[in-house]
Amino acid sequence: MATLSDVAREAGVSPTAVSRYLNNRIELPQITTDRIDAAIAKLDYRPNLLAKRLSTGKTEAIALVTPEIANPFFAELAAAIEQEAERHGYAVYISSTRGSREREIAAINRLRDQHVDGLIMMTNEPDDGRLATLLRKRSNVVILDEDIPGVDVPRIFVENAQGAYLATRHLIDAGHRDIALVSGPETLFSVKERREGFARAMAESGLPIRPDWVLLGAYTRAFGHEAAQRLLTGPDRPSAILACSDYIAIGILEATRRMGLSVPTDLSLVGFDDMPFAELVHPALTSVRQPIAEMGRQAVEKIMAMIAGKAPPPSLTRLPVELVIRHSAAQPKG
Amino acid sequence: MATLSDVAREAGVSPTAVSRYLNNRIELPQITTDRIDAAIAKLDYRPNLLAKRLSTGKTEAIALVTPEIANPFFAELAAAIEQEAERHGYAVYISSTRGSREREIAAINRLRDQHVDGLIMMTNEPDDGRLATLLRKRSNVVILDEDIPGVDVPRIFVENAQGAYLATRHLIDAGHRDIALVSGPETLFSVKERREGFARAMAESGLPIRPDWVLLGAYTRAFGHEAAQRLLTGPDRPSAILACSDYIAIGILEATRRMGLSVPTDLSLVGFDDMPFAELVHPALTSVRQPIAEMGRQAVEKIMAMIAGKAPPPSLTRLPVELVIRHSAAQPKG
DNA sequence: ATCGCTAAGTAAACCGCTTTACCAAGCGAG
DNA sequence: CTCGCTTGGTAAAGCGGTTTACTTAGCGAT
Repeated sequence: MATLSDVAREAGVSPTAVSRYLNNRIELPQITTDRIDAAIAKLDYRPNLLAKRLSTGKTEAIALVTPEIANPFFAELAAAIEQEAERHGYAVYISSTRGSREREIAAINRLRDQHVDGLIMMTNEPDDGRLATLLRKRSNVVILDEDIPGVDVPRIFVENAQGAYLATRHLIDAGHRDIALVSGPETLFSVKERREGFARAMAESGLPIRPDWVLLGAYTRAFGHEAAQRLLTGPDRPSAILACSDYIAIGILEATRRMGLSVPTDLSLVGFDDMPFAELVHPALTSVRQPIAEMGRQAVEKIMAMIAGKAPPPSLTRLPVELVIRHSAAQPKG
Repeated sequence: MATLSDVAREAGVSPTAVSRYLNNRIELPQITTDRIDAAIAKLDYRPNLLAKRLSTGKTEAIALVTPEIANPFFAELAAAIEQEAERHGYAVYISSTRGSREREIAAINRLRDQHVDGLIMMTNEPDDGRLATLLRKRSNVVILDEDIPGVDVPRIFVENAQGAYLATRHLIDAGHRDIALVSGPETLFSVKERREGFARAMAESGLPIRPDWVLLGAYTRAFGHEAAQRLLTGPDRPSAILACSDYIAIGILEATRRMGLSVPTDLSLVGFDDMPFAELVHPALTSVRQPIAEMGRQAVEKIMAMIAGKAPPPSLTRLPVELVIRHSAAQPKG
């Protein structure tokens, strides 16, 4: 492979001149640039990025730490981030931590050694402080989707409370009064926020919230299944459930099917996230859609601004959500 | 950050000694290694990978080119690859090409400049020769899932024909004789193979294949929808369809719903890929499962062997598939 | 007493690019 | 005529490792 020096020799100038020319750090007369261009073309010169990186300390790569790349939500987010980063000429290192704190920590440490220029951090487990400590030492970090408290960096979240509010209102407007909430781990940021939105909608309509109808556990299908069993056995049961994740909603759907109940006739159900499968299940799931592509876009934009040195004030961006109405919610029976 | 020289000075030895010690290229008495270890600990030394890479020309990173990371099939594959690569201490650069040949080419070229040590290539469009030409120039390449003819590298595919055969047999065994095939683009490798498996099963049972019941188009929901409309209007229609992708199957499912037909009562349906949503739709989709994790594992294993210099003979690995029986196929009516 | 060998290192070049100085020629102004 | 500025460059020192080729001390054998 031809090097910068080869090009310089061929063009009859110094390597410095070629380097500076290629990086727009010098103005040269056209006669010289023509010679350099010709040399580059002739030798099929490609800059050695490895050398460039060592020399500049920049890698033109960002890292993405995600809980689970096989989860369609995070996969779509990763796709959006990859796409936006590519536009800026940046490569993306993706680490899938599979929900393990150890792997999250290992990933962040590895990324330090890889000298990536920025880090987009996602987690779905409440932090015990270890992530925060680690992230505080790194620069050019953006926290996405779920909070990690105690780190002074830009964050990008969706309007969790508003989403839950819209979903709950949708149920109330359909005539429901006995509404249960099934959500993720209690200490998780998004869980708290969605719960608040739920509470606000209920309060606004003067509806009571029954503590035994608020089930917090995990954003998983299994928990949805379990929660449905707990909520729907016995005569005294809700006529509608707000599931704060489509995975939970699917679990509930399965359980109802097994129990011989029909959605939405016997039970109305609204999910959250609008996963790709939400419209594929039967009945198609009414769900709160998050602007995934926009989240990815803004995360990359923030990172790029930080890399460029325009450190944005540690900001909090809220992206709007939208209720996608399908067929899993209807009027209550009777 | 402390450098190798800092460590050497602190330990009272030369940088060479430290470098060789850390890379196991020298045997030193314990008294010396203790001093070096102490210096490393004291200075919290971490090797600068950028420098190491320039020096050695190796990056300890592999690249993954995938058609669409937001597609659960490829996302799962990416997750498996990432996991296995991490075990070997390798990072993974993921490029999502969104089905564009231009982006595939750009990704491969970018990766050359990134000096990645290996490349796992996936595509879902038949190659016009451009990919092959480009890939022939690169080393340590593995082709995964879908063929790119004319490149002399290890390939890893699943038993496409066997999968289609199993699925078709399943339908025949249930009593079907009027079976249609809906699949992807005609020239695609997997499409050909699955078609062969279908043909073999039909021939074995002495069943004719009606050319107008073999619809080749795209592995997409839209094409499934379109194909169902073509196949199911009019009185003379198949009692079962083999859809060579779950996306196609979903499209067919939608179309039948819209047409007032019921699966599996009026139409039996078998999909291919066993996507995560296959068991979520109603009726749950009988589908051919591919060993995604194993595909990823083997791809990384092959790459690692090539990087280590044990160039394996350009080989063809076939991984077995499995029919997952759910509820979308039953006996024909009447 | 010396030869040869091993153990325990080291000096210096190199990977390919960037960047900080620095310089020389030409030219217009005073 | 010469001072200072602009234009068009250059030499050389990094960046932080790896690697090749070499050295030196010590020791056992002859």
